[in-house]
Amino acid sequence: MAIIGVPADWPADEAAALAVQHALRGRLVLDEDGPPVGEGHVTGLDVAYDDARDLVAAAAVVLDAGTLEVVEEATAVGRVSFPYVPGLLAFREIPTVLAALDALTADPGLLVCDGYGLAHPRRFGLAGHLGVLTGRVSIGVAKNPFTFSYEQPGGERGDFTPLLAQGEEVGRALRTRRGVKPVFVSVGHRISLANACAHTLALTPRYRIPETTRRADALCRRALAEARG
DNA sequence: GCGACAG
DNA sequence: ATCTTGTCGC
Repeated sequence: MAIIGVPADWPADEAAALAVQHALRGRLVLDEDGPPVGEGHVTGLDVAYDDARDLVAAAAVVLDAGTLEVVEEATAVGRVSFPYVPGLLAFREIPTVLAALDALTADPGLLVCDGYGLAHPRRFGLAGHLGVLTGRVSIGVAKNPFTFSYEQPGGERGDFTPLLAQGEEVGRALRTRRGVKPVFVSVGHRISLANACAHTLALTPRYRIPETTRRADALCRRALAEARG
């Protein structure tokens, strides 16, 4: 598989990335409800790295939203486009993720990202960024609370508490499995927080992490291993 | 100034 | 994210 390069116009440093983030942030749509749960497609996106070899592999896995069966898979391998900087994760993942999305023939439907959307220092995390660039509905489901604060939600699946940034609800700590650490859901683009959580619950009938992310995680690791040779 | 900090 | 074996438990 061909290795895609870093886009010519990609931000070269933090200052440039912050400027792009600021410009794109204005295109975020936060007043839509998003698609109903269980209909159409849901697409999981994830990335794996080999910094030593300057490689990044991305996977996009399209699932039937009703049955959670795999409809289509696609991968892309690229060059690392940015170092990991908290708050600028999108610049590290997006070029390769977009290439994987472009390789799909099926309608991706709702994009489920491994990270944050609105829950971000400047309210524009990976999910929002990807949503704006593609025009698609997106949500972010992260495994860690980043810098935000939250109270421990109740122990039952579906229980949640607000994820707070200076008192503002930027997402939710959502319990997807009883007695297991919650996941951290935030809105990406064109969807409400309540609906983002409803989708997350529909994607976690068995494990803490959404089926979309689990599948994409396994696939991008495989793609990276193949790229290594 | 120092530490924390999605993946 | 990644470096990494076995192991306890359902």
